[in-house]
Amino acid sequence: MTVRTRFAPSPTGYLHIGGVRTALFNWLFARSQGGQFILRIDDTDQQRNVEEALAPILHGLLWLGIDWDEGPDQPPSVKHSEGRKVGGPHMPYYQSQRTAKYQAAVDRLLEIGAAYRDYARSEEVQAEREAAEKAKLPIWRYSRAWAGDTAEKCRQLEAEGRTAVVRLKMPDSGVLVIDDLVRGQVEFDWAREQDHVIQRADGSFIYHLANVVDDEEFQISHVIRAEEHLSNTPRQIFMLEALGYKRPQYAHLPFVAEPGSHTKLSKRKLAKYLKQKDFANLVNHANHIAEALGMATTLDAFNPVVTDFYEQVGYLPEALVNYLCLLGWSLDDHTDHLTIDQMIRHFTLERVNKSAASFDPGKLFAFEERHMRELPIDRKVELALPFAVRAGLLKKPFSEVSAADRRRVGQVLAAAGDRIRTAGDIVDYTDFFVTAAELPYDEKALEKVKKKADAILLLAKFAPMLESLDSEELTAAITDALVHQFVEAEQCKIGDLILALRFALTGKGVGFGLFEAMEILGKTESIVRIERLLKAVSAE
RNA sequence: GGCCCGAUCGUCUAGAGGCCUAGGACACGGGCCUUUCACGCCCGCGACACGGGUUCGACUCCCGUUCGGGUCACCA
Repeated sequence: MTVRTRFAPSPTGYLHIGGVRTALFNWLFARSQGGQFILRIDDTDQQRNVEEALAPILHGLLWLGIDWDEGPDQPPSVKHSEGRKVGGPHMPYYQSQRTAKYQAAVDRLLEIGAAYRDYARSEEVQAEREAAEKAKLPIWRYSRAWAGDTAEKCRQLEAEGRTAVVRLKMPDSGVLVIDDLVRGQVEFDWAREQDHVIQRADGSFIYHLANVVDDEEFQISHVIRAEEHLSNTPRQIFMLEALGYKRPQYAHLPFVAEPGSHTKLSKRKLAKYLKQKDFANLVNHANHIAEALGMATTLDAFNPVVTDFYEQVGYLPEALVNYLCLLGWSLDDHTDHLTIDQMIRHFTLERVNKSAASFDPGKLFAFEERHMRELPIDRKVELALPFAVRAGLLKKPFSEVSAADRRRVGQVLAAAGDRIRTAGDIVDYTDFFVTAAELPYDEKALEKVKKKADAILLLAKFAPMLESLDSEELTAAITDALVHQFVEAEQCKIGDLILALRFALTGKGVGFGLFEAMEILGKTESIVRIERLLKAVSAE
């Protein structure tokens, strides 16, 4: 049997972290089994602008490397996709365009007596429900009092100005056993299931009906979805069996929970999450970068529960995927770093956890740091360059970036090393892209340097020594030797000289290796910067 | 409230009856390295929700309790 899985997003305008995890598990399972992963758009209840609301979702999936074998075309906005046509043998993949199939299924259900037309007004059903609740009835079911069982009754009810919905005629006894691949055997009493509506009075279809028809049509072998659908499964199985479809294998995933709780993660509760340190740190870091890029950082538009957030700050998609993959699944007792290939090779539904897992932004960040650390410098440059351009470091548009710019960014990235945790972190190194006159001084660091009068003195003595060097190019080895030689001759503390030098050259009190900084700036620029500081200090 | 599901360090998890005085990772605390910061390395802190069974033996199996969650729409 060919494994076919699917992810069925609703066009909401954004890709939720929990949704990605579901998509990822579907994708990993399909890939691990040599099967297909299908993307279907659940827009049965959508008003307009489906394309617009869908674009960020498709974009996010592709950014993460979750591609689909069948489904909607890829949006042109995504890098490398160039609007690739996808399609597939079961087109269209939008539920709003598949209504004829749903109508046929409803008609069939009606015909075989598995469903009926119901003319009740929602208030009437609601009243029955409330009465039953008041009476504390253990099991309540709609009386079917307004069911149109005969053509004559239908006519009569219609004459009253009523319109019909189609309801499922659920069995009133027996037990349904579902063999869930992650939860094991789960049982439901048919008698407790309601006569759910499957077609609305306006003729549109309810998700469950569409879902069942499409899963059959698309030959979905494994329905891997979030846990909240478990309770919906009986009605779906009822329909699918009435229709004579083959039951797919089910795997209900635990949902992704809020940090520190087992409640489902929600985009709207960001303000609450922000009270936690890890979460606040993650957002502060991102905000800092966004600010340098001139982006709006409102909670709604820039939200870490949505994948878009991570892309905008320059996270590595593989880091996010690695983290999400381990949220509810594990390979063994020690593997935490996996490449996509390894995930595909080892993923199994058997090892999916049963309980909800909290989203931990601190841990996600740790994965990001680790993946970034292991990235070759060339790739880092490619990733950081757009950020450098957008933050104005290079003072030119992307199309005019030269080999020299690229080299400079590469040098800074190499020197910064582990300090670059997301591609956006390049914005912290403006000091290597401005002239000496423009170099901003960190206030606190400046105060500290001023207090060290002898350090300033050392700086004044060091400048001529630097000047006397033959070559303009300063390698870290040369400056290292020079500084040590100077310290020896002056009998001073190396820390004092380095503190003053770092400040003069970068305007900061902390940063990466001083010798690397000098190498990037070169002899002339270094001297100009030292002189600027000396002048600034003596002017006071 | 009914039904369904879940429960190991703060968090993600390993654990399919003896390998467990419960292992790994993130976070946290301390130390080492070091020109600052970061990385790295070492050490530490820290959990089987509770109560009954079953068994020679239970984190593992069963029952109950508690707690947490999901679901009960003409939403998906």
